[in-house]
Amino acid sequence: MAGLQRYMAVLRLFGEAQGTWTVLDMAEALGVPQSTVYRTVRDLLTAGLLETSADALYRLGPAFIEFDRLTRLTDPLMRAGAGVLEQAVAQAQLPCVGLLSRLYGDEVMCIADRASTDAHFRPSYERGRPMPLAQGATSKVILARLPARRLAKMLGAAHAPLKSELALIRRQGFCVGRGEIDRGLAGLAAPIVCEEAGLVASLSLVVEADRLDAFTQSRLVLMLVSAAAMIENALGENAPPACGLLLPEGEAVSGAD
Amino acid sequence: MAGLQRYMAVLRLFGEAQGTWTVLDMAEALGVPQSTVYRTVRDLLTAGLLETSADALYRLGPAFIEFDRLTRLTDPLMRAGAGVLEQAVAQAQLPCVGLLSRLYGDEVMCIADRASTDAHFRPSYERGRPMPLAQGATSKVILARLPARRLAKMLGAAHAPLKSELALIRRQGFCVGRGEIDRGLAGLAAPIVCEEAGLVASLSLVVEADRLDAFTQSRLVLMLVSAAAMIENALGENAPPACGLLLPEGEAVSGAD
DNA sequence: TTTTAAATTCTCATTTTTTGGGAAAATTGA
DNA sequence: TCAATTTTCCCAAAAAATGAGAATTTAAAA
Repeated sequence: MAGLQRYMAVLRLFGEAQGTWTVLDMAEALGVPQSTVYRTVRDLLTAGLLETSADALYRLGPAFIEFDRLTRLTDPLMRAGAGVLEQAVAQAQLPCVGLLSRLYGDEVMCIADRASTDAHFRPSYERGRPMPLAQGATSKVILARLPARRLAKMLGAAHAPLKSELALIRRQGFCVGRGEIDRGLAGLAAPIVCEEAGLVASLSLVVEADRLDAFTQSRLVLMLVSAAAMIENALGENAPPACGLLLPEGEAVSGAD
Repeated sequence: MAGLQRYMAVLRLFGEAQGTWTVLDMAEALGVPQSTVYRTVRDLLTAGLLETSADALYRLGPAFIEFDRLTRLTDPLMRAGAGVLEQAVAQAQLPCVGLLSRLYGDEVMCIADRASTDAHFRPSYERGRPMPLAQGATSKVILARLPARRLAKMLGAAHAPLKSELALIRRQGFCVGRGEIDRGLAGLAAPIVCEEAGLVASLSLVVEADRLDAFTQSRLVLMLVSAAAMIENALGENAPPACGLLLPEGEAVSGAD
């Protein structure tokens, strides 16, 4: 192993399952001699990507927090969508968590989440957590807008059974799922697509399933679809959105009923 | 340049001043041939540390968001301090922003911030933004608890004039500053030190300066000092704090008046 | 579509790093 | 203080990065 891979292989060890590692354990896990790992770790330390913990343990370093902030300031989806996300949560008028998510390799990752003050639950989707492609409204609504070729490559065998469902979602322009990810919760999602930025993402709302009657559902879907359209516009203009009101006149709300 | 440095040099170009770069500009800025930069960028792309933007531009990638989340889950200061931070902001009973900050190389970085719902201002300190060492209560309270040797090395010539001020802060056990960072705002900070974790940090509160009368100041300082002590305890036990109440009986609040 | 320019990858001999095994040094704990 | 652990250092062989330009791909314009 060489170059960046060597460093990433070490960093990827530090996950939810195990947040701190000794050099010995890293060497064993990677099948690489200790002296090599020591050198690699030393480089990562000076870069701030790792830092020393107690007892010869190491953990992820503060450089990630610094770069994460720059990401927040830089990412066009975040810039275009943060304000709309906040408004969407406010206008939902019920306990909910709003999410802004996007493709990340072969998974979907939430890049911004916002809970209403009265939301006493937390969905599995949260900022920075990669999630499976084929489950939940948040992900499916993204899949449904992906070029067929790319989709086939990503899903492989799992593609066939989803095909007709995704076609429907694409035609509808939104997706609602109940308990697909978290039992007792429901997700509502609308796609955000920006050709020129090569970006396929989604705006979604997670609510308690038993609060989601037919009327509420159609109200929220309408709002989401129009909010997503606002983000798309803002992305096109490459500037933060005006977004005074969330349901402006004459939006093209394709199939949102 | 070789190894990690080569990659970090590229990543460090992406800052607040310029969030997107072409390969040509990177090559020029680094004084390295294009073909080399292309290779480096390609590696960073596959790692998710960079991603392509429109028009042959590149920007920081989503891997940072992913690792940032792991940091949130892993970092002992964050784990021990997040709950207390939230409570401190709630108990302040006035518009404020609470901060949890720590040393990061030769700077101080906020690693968690929390604004009260009625706070309509934002301090310069924010999660992930490195700040100067020698300005503001948040930083000074950290400096004051640093070993003299380390301090001298970090500050160099700037050390002498600060010396007596830092000695006072150390004796007091807290620090209050007005308008040192942001005009019209005031910062109150208490140190968090954990020898065994080799950690020097601070818990601070930013409020509007004109709301900070003598009585409010001493109330907030008392609360902060005691909250910081709770975090220290939690760090020692290496577990999330119990923290039912914020001003428990019999805390050793050295010099907090 | 064809043309043109720009962006990106590729090639390859040379130079520079990395590698890994073990010794040495530094640090830590008892 | 001593012993165990952690970390750095050393060095020759092996592997990888470098850079200049050519070749290819992609995107935009005519």
